Amino acid sequence: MSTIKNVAKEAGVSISTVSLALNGSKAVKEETRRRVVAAARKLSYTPNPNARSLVTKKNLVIGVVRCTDDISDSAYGFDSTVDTYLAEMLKSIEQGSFTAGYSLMVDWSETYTDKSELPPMFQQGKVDGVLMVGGIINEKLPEMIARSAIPTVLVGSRSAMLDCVDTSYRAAIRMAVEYLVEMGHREIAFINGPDTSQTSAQKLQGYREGLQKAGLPFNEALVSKSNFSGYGGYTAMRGLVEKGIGPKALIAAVDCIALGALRYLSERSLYCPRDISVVGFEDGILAEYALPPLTTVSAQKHELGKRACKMLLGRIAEPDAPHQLVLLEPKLVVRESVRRWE
Amino acid sequence: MSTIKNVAKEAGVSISTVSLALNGSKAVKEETRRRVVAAARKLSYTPNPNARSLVTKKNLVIGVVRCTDDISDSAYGFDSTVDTYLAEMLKSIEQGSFTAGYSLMVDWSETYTDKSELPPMFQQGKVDGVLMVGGIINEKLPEMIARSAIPTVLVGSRSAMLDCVDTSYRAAIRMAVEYLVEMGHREIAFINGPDTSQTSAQKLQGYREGLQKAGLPFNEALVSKSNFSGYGGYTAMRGLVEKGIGPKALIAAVDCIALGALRYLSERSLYCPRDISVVGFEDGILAEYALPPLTTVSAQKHELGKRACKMLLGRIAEPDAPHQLVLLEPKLVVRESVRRWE
DNA sequence: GACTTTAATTAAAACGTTTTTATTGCCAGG
DNA sequence: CCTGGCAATAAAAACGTTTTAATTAAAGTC
Repeated sequence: MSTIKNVAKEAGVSISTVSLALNGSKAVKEETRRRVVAAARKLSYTPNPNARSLVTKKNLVIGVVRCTDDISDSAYGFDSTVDTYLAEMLKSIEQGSFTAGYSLMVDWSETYTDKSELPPMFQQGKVDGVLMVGGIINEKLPEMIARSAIPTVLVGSRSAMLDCVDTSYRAAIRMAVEYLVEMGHREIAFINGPDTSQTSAQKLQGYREGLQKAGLPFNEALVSKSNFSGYGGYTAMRGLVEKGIGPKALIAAVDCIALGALRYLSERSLYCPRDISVVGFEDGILAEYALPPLTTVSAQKHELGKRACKMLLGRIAEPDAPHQLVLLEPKLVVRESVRRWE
Repeated sequence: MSTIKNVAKEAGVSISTVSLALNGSKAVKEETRRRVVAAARKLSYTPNPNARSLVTKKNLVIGVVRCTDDISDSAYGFDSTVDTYLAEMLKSIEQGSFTAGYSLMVDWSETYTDKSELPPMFQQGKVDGVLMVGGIINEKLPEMIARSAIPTVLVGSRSAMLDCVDTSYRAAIRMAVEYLVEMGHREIAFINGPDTSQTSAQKLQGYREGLQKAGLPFNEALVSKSNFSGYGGYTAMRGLVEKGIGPKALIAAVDCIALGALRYLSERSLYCPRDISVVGFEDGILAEYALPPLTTVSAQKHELGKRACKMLLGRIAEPDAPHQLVLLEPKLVVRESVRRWE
């Protein structure tokens, strides 16, 4: 690896001049800059990022850490918590950070199950800020993060102590209800997420609001809950039909739950959309590839990632600005899993 | 941020002693070590990774860069190249690197479309090695990588100049044929990937071998090709039936192609497995959540990631060892998309 | 008791940058 | 012919570690 010293020698100037020239200081004569650039290119010189960071105190790296509500790994096969959530968001995050000159460091492992500590990302000092994506499990986490003074934005969950970008879960489920009502449905079941998730209460509220707005009664028996997996949806649906409920319309807190429910129904020879209409939430790859393609409310992951990135960059630049909460309006994506009901 | 100097003062020793103590040198007395550790903890000291890396010349970071064969982003909705491939592998990669004390830096962006240069990851000097996952598009890339002298392993493609970990595509498709034959099928269509992918030729060979072994003729008309997307599978299938081919069994080069094909068939009221049996390849989330659950040959992504990680760590430790190619045996995962044919 | 070993600690150099301050040479103004 | 001022460059300090070499203190050895 060639260093700045080599370049200096090659160009016949001092190392300070090299640094100045390469970093675009206008104090260096145009002609010497050209010489320096030529020398640098000839030696294929890249500044050592560690040395640079050491003095500038900037890493030009942002961290992404994933936290999920439940980490089910029991081998049902159909039980694997679908982590396309982060995967799909990552691209837009990366886009944003890349164009700002930042690299991405990711911690997807959830290996830091020791909840009393901050995730390693916060401690290693390798990143200038972190994007925390997913449901916050640990109550005390936001406070710990805030105290750590590391610029952080929460994506997909909320806390008053930090910057947050999130979708409105309430609006999402309300929209699902409205759509089904509009399509003529009057009996709408709802499989919610687990109580442990921040989102579930909001979704339930959205469900109620939707019903209310349509003048429909809230029927406790129509709502069930599940963890965020296909298997969860499968058993929840089973629970529903075993209770004697055979709804013609279903809303699922998340796409994979919807798919699990459909799986159970298909085993009883009930098919979508012939026998049941379903709308999910999230709009990931699963909804797109499902058969029938799943009508769902989009969590706007792409936008979420984009905004989060921008927000984090903003906070890094201005560490003391007041915290913000950005709530994205979800969007209905009509595909083929809902049919008009007469 | 507290530095080693602060710790030294707090513990009443020199900074060298602090460093030695914290890094477990046996030259320091047990009692002083305890004092140092206590001081470090009190000040919640974490060594500055940049300073450290500057002298040790180790970043303790490995990079993951994703390269895909085609980057179709036209908005068919069903066309988005499904990148669960990396997503699913990433977890095991991370597991491996984390336990070895390495962090992960990822470049998923494919923003470096300038093929004449190495991806930024190689140039920035922030990583100790890189995992290159996916199909290599650029012929000259392996050579450039080799010349860069940055420890690298190719995951999911092959080159004689580098370490590689891959699945045997040939064996995979052969297994698919064998399984279908075993289930009584004699007319087996095959939708292959695009010619631009290294894998396609191997898969085709596997297909031929399977047929041959079963004493079945190779019928050109039964094979089609597609890019790696649902939409690709959809149109390929359409092409097949428009040619008058109505196969009872289908092998797809990749799961999302299979799903696309099924989508087309369902539009013609042909259902799986009633009217057609299909087996895919890859075994990702899509296969698991499909309806019916897709019988597929697993690319062993988890194992792939694990081995790749281990291999890279090995190469970092021993840069001059001879290159290796590890070929993983794929595994048939029987679900519900194939039925016995009489 | 002088001398060598050994154990524990410290001093100092090095890593490769950026950045602030100092130096040089040159030119204009008086 | 000096003197300020300016433009361009260079010197030097600083960033926070690790690591090698040097120092000191204690303990053996004969």
